[in-house]
Amino acid sequence: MDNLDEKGKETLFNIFSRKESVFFNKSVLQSSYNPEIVLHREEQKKQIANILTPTLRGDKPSNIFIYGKTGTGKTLTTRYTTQKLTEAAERERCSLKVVYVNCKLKRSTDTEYRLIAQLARELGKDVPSTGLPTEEVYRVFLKVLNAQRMNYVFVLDEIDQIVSKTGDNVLYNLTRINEEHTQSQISVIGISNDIMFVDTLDPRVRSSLSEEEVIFPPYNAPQIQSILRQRAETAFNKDVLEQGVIEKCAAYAARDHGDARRALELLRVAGEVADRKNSKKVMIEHIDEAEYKIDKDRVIDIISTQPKQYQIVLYSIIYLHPGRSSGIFTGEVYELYKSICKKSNVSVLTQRRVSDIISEFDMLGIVNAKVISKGRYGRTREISLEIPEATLSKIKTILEESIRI
DNA sequence: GTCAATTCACATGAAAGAGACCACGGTCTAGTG
DNA sequence: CTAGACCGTGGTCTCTTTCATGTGAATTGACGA
Repeated sequence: MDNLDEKGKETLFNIFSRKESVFFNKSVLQSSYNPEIVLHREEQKKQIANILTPTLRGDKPSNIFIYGKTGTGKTLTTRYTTQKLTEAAERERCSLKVVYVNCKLKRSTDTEYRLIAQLARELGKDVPSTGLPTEEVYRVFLKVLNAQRMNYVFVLDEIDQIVSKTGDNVLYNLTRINEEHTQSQISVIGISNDIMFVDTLDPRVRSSLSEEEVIFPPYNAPQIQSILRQRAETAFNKDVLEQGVIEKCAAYAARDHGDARRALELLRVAGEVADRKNSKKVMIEHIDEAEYKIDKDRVIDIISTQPKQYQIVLYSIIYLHPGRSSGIFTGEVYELYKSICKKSNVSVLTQRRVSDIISEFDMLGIVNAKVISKGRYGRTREISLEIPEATLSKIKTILEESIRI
């Protein structure tokens, strides 16, 4: 996907693809990149640092709850601050360990069992990914915790994912470990992009989890601009960005809730587009193309990795779609879905399930499904496609290929 | 014409089953000394 | 005697099905003006 040009290491591939690239170091624009400096988050950095300083004296810091929309730098800032904290701890010779877990990554840590197993693993104790009673995993985890006296800080990114799937049991247990085991002390930093999330928690969990709260407001357009500039400096070669490119990227991102990640992605893809067109500069019109491409790639990616049942449901919707002004109803989709299943020899799911599948597509933003009441004629979902016309035919062929046989 | 009752076609929730996956402990087997 | 193969048990997890309950407005039909 990315032939990062490491200086002096020119594979055959690089020689071909490298000629006239606008990029100098593309990885800077990747979302996994950790910049040296985190811009525009001074306030939050200070807050978090202040809350965490007690650890350096060996005391237990308050639990922190962090929230803000996607791409507002929550993860980055937290990582940055905790990194500095561990460095400081090393200097001061106090025992502190920060463990970072993303609760959503690759579905590997989105249940109670898996989260605890993952935490135990991070602490150096290997735990099977399945097969043990949950209690056993807790036991192992506690044992590791108590192996040596230490202060632990657990950073749980996208914490709302776990709770929405499995309830707040884990958090309750985690926050209570301190009471039972005095050997080591733990504190939790929860990161969420759903602000309403705290309200859904059990009051006991809520009060102990959000002893302190840090809010990350969206970036505004000028802020995004300076972030882009900072990264663009190392990411691109000199003077390849046309006047206004950064401004436009920032404007796009600011339009939907100041998501810096999006802005960076947009800039990166725009660069790729420029490369592909053998353009020496990244022009403004490349951004439009990049935006379209990002959208299209996302949709195609989601759809082609979907299980067959889902694909048939979606195909039914697409099939019914043309020439509809009024939207499509669940019943129609289900009838068509049933007949397609029978024809291609796939087992037929119940309407209940198909209903859920449709609402999953809704959440993915592929269709728009609104529950409406047709009065005497019942209640149903009114479904319409959210896929742009231009992408539609491509998707249709992908689905057709995948469904037949 | 007005108003409450009715009714439809699903939505939405809860519970439970099926099947895949996995670790663990016990038993069996073959190889070794 | 021991290492490794094999098997049954008991656990989690995901995807489904089954059963039950909920729901919002068009329609209906009774009623009064």
